[in-house]
Amino acid sequence: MSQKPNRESLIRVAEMFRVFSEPTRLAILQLLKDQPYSVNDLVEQLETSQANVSKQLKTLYEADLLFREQRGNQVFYSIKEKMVYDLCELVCDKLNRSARASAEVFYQI
Amino acid sequence: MSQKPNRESLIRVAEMFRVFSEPTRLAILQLLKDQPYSVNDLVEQLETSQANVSKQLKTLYEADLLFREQRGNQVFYSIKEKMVYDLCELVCDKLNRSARASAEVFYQI
DNA sequence: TGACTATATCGCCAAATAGCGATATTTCTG
DNA sequence: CAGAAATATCGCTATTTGGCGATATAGTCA
Repeated sequence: MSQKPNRESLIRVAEMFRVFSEPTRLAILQLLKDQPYSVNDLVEQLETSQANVSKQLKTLYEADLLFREQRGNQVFYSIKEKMVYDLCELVCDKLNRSARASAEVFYQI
Repeated sequence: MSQKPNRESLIRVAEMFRVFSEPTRLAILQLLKDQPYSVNDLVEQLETSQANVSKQLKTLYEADLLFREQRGNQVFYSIKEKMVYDLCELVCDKLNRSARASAEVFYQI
């Protein structure tokens, strides 16, 4: 995006952002920040079905954000793209700034 | 997201990412990188309807990413959050890395 | 005031998708 | 091989949303 991006590039960028636009997927990424987990490990820590965890893992994997390793009859996922956490931090900082800004309005009354 | 984020925080972060997950909105942000534009200016540069531009501007504005200034019977929008471009750059870099990686596979045949 | 321009909103439709339960597939173990 | 456990996929539904044309609203100017 250093040049004027064409429509096709914008679509690809948008698709990547869409991967991050879902709380369950963000929760998975956050868990994988610490260590790899099997699908079942993740299911136990997330309040959703195994079907859904597998589905969201597939989305993350196909976005090239995760590694996938089969060990016996389990599958372990781990983080491939650390930039994920940079993205989240930028967004969190922004949300905190906005929250503080609107709080200030309140405090100034 | 420095601590274990609760569901509510994840939802807020996901909502912000969702704002970026749409090519028309990304195109608007990219145009506003250079200078402020009126709604009509943007409509002329984007291949979509005025109704849609207004709609996407509303989404961006409500996400606290844009400034809005009325001058006469025109409304000018300008960028409020420069971090937008940091986000896009991180994603673009990642996409370029992935593209290069898959190209290497091809070259190795 | 009325015509004109700029922007926002409304009602609608089509497409995408999170989530679920059920089931298929794969792997290990006996 | 049969059975169990782990994971992936399928069919489905409900919700969201990008996009459009039509219309409403607001500002300017004669």
